[in-house]
Amino acid sequence: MKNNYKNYALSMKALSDETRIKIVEMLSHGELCACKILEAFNITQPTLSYHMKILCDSGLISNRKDGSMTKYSINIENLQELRNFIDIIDENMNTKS
Amino acid sequence: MKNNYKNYALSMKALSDETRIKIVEMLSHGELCACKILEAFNITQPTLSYHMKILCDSGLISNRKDGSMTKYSINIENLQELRNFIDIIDENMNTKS
DNA sequence: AAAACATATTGACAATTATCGATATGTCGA
DNA sequence: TCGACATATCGATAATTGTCAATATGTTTT
Repeated sequence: MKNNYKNYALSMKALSDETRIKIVEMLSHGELCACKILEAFNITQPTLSYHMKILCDSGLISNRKDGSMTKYSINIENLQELRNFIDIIDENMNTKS
Repeated sequence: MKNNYKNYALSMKALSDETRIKIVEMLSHGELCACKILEAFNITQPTLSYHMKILCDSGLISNRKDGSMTKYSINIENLQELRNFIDIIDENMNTKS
């Protein structure tokens, strides 16, 4: 089992902001471009761009260029990684030592 | 399904620090007092106290006084809450809309 | 009651974060 | 090619975070 605490912390940090949590929820229903995401929030375009960068850097989401638009989607494998952490904690708690 | 994004963000923030992630892993093997946790890190006692407060405030861990010691343990229900978030994202992704 | 121990709180500070306006870059349609 | 659109980057700034030394609080031992 990988003891990649630093990676876990990075993913958690990416999700430690309410705006970013909501973005991930939005993307769970399917790929979206930045402009569509922007409509849902009361933030400026540069601020959204900043948040998208953090989410991408964490690996939780991916992006692809489609013409002049950037489309974002969830990276399911990295989300599973996060679940693994919780699973490990859970298993440890249920293990009589 | 509760749309408690603020709560999710709070829990994620509590786990967004490598030290705190490690502390949770330590506690998954059973209750520990602050002094035992402190031994595992290269930080001062006030810094650990600060981290423990953040973890407690998030609800992810609980504490109880035992004489002059404070003993910490994981609050499994709140950890499950976090898993719920991932589960919801997962379900959304697998739902043809 | 005094000393030793365990933990929490306070005040200070450097580093990081979230935000914005301004501007740059790249794409598309007329 | 020019203007409109979509997004990214830059520079500035206020707020938050992680850390420490010093100190306070509460408990146990002698």
